[in-house]
Amino acid sequence: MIDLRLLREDPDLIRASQRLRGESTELVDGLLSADEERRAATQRFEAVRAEQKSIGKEVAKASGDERAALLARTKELALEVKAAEAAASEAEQTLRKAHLAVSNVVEGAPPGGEDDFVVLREVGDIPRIEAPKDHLEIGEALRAIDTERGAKVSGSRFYFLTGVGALLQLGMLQLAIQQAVEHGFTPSITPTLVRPESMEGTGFLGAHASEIYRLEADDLYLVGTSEVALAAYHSNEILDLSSGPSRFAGWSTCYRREAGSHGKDVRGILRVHQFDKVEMFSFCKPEDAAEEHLRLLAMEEEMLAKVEIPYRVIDVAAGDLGSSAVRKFDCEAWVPSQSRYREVTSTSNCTTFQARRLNIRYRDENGKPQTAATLNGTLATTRWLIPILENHQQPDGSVRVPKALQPFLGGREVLEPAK
RNA sequence: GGAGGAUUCGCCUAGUGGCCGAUGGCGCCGGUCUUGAAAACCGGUAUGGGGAAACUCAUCGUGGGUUCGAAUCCCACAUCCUCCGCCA
Repeated sequence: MIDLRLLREDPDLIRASQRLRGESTELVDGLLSADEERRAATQRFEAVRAEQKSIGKEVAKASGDERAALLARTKELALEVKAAEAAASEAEQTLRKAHLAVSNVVEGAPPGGEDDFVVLREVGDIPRIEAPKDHLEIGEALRAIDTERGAKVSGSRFYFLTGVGALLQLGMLQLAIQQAVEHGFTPSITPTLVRPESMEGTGFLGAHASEIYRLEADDLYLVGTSEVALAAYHSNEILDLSSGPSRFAGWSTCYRREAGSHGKDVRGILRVHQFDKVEMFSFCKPEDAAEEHLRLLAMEEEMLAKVEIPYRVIDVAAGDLGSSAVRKFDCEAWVPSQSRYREVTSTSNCTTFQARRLNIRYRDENGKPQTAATLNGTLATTRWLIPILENHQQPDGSVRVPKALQPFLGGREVLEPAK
């Protein structure tokens, strides 16, 4: 939810942002009038309520005829109060709906849609590989990835990681956690089933509702990322941010329905229903958010360097941002079998948008509670196995293990195909 | 799955229909005293909405209800604790 004060002071700023995103500016006008109506309705309610209270006090003291007269008046008032309260709470709900409909105010993202991203830099050399095998072919030869049995057991877009595949993933995630700890992040293992409020608060029940698994019998949702649990972790709290941002690295399994992506990226483990991820999450003061965003991006690049894969960093265009984000940087790793870059990390600055919904605050210099800013970013996920296997493949079918991962594979420098 | 108990302002706690936004202690902040500190004493210390302000309204786990009036009575739900059962 955006800051209503900002909306009142500078509605054109919000309209401009909506335009940049390719979203409706009418939503802004709807929100403005809902805001006004709510304040008016609240005031009407408060006026009658105040009268009711003060007369109520007189009733307590009065007696005889005077008391009877007062009681008659209060009886009427009780009805008025009830009606005014109902009107106020309805106005409140209307406002909330309108409030939820407006996306966060874009900050620095390039204009345009999905294809209008700006490449900030390309890092690392693209390997020259004759007729590169794709990750599934390599993974099957190594007995590392088994999608056939994944489909047999659970359906399409499921897989088993076995042997060196399992070790690679565990090593990579462990490496991510180690790095996060070195940088002062609190390592966390988070719930993967959350209540509707948590899902709603992080904004995932909006446009992405169909992406999410829901357990109807228990009214719980399976998270698509540990961001959900990490964001909701501090909901309805006032944090102490006086000594800097509060940083977490959450390790969890993630679940996505991938509804509407039938026939897209069906091979291998690029797009799957279940994967593991280490996600960074920061709570900070709004004025520090842009700097924190760059820090998360730097963390991602540090990890990509450790697994020695070439990548580029893109500044995602306004039209392709999630509704919570004011800016988003993706790192895309080179995938030799596709001769193109594919997204492996994404870091978003949500400023106060998410925290306002979740009611996460901090105390400013004057001790006054203010809404905090939240940011998130990927530190490692199952998908990384794709560029790791493909970029480090060798003509004989073996795969070189990046130095940083070798300790997790019993010191092996090369993974050999199974006979 | 069954039975009981609990939920009040950072923590503990008082409060069974109007004088209660709510007692007291701890903690924290400021002051007096002190060379400094501690102790003692004095004062201040929830959040949100509206308002330039005075101020006002809401909030006692959440949502409903009873009542002129609810922290207090009734109902539902959530969470935590204890016991029994079941599973590991």
